[in-house]
Amino acid sequence: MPDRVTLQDVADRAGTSRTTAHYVLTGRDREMRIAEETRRRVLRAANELRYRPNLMARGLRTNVTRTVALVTDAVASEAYAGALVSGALAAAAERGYLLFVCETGEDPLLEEQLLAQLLDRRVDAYLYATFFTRDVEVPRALQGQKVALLNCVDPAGAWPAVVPDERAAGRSAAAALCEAGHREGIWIVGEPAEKVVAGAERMQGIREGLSEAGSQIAGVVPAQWWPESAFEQFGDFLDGGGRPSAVICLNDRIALGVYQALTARGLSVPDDVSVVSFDDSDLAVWLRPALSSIALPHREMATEAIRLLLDDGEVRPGPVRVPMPLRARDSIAPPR
Amino acid sequence: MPDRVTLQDVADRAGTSRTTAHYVLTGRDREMRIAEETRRRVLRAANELRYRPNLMARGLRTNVTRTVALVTDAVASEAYAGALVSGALAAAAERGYLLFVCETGEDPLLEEQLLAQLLDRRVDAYLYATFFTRDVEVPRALQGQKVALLNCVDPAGAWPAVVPDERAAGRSAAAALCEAGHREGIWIVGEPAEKVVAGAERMQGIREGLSEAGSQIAGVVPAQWWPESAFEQFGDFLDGGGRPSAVICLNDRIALGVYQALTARGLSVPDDVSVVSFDDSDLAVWLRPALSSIALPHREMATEAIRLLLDDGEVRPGPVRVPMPLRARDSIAPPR
DNA sequence: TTGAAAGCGCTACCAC
DNA sequence: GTGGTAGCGCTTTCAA
Repeated sequence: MPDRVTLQDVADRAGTSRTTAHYVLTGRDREMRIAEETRRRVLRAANELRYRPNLMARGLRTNVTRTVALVTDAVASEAYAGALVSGALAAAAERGYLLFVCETGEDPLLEEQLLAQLLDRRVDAYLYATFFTRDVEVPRALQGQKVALLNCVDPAGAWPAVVPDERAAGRSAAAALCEAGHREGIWIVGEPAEKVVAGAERMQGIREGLSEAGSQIAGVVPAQWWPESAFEQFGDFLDGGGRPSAVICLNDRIALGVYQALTARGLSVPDDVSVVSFDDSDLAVWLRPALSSIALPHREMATEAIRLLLDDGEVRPGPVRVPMPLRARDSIAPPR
Repeated sequence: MPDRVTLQDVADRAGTSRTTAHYVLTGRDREMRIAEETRRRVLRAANELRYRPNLMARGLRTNVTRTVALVTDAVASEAYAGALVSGALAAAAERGYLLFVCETGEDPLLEEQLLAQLLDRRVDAYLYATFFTRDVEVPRALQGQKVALLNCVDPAGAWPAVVPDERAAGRSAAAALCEAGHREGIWIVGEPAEKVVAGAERMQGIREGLSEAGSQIAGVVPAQWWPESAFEQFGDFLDGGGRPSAVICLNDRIALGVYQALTARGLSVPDDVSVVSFDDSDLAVWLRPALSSIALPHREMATEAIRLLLDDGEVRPGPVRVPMPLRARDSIAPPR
């Protein structure tokens, strides 16, 4: 058996022409009304020779490669991004597509080079993704290509996009606290300005949710979105006499800092203060007590984006908002 | 300007033959002694037309695609794997290669399908990776391909492989404690049997390191490699009167559980007990006090594997062991 | 129902 | 130094 088996080899062995072999091997024998007997011979020959089509030759001819590119600013900076990649991988594989992954590090020059490489390989479609939800400008090289934005949007709304529904998530956080009976002393920890989109939308949702329940924010303890900053700022707040009934942390890492500050002062979650947070990272289940958190649905977002890209059906520009489910755990209790 | 510019278009515009254009565009004009003036014309024409070679056509001809596949069992399960992907991405991009990423979920059938897809696309080289360091059997489909194992080894040692040097890491952990003055009461937390390779090799290195310093393990507190298990097992150990001088946690998540158990009992790190750990995940810097941990060098491993695969130079089968650096932070102090 | 033939865009050999 | 030409393996049109 030769190293590289061509369609011609299969045809020869089946005693037929390349055309005939081609039609049966691409499953279009019905429409060509190929004799059943011929069909069998071709199939058997292909099998015996372990024929595999050369997708480069096919691609050169048809200009389709059955490949998708995931172009992202960062794939590894923090825990969650993996689910974005993994979801895209799985959804693409299901459809018989392979995924090129690229990381631009927000370097425009590198991005340009990477896109050129992708274009040169005639990639069929592009997932343009960001690690943090934010506005992006779609690179000019991608004009005219099939593109879906993942975890980002273009301000003009000209491209299809998939983002988490942060505002609804904010309402969920508020609702989780209100359902447990909290109305007073609900504090936010985190710097809403920092992660522009996520922070602002989460805040807006929280305000709306609280207001619907006849409540409102007691105040904001500003902190960077990191454990240490939250530990210090929230610690200062406690030391200054702050006694919240419940705390909404703008993400899980902030919640870790809040836990640490509370523990250091002999205060208990959820007996002294209830805590709810966003992201549902690994941390949430590791904390004691386990943290109720509203999940960033990275896997679902990636699946949806691949669906927009590869399944036919009309694709409207503008963002699709994917729900962020509350993972209720042990950090919320009625106010004392 | 037509949508798809071919080499012929460039040649036409430069008023030369396709061959000539080809040689100057592939940088082999020197060896062909092309006139400087001709060279310029070709380059200018290519620029003006924004010529980009069709890599599928080239690949069909030369049978090289300048693509690499990263085939892994899981890309997203936990925090670290991102660095594996990111490192491979960067190292491949540096060399002008693009990376296909595949996730098999340890499903042999899926793996077979994915490999077939990759083979059909004439991928140049394969990185066969696992999330946890372990033994693997290289799939038959990969026989005859250019392969490097990443974070795994084949028992026969027939393939080049890159793994972390866990044994040396164990010695580093022991050394870190001994240098701080610890000799007695050094306990291990973690179930050595669990993560077969990492656990066993870390333990072996620890024993060696301790023994060289004239010390030895006081005992092992068995625990699953998760915070909750460590919290409970180590908590029971403390409640049973255990008073370690220092603790070596078999990974950072165990260290988190140990911190929690210590804190719950009013014991302090590092004043009451010193802690050192493995993996250096994000957790390590988030903990209070920041955890000294021995890093899994995922990025370096990926870089090294790509180097083995793509840079020429003889590649010997068998594993390359990449050093695991100690990230010294605040969790180690002299014994009290 | 099957076969011959053209051609996708590129590389590389060979003759001039 | 330059240009013609064959052919990589496949798809697809057209004729038989």
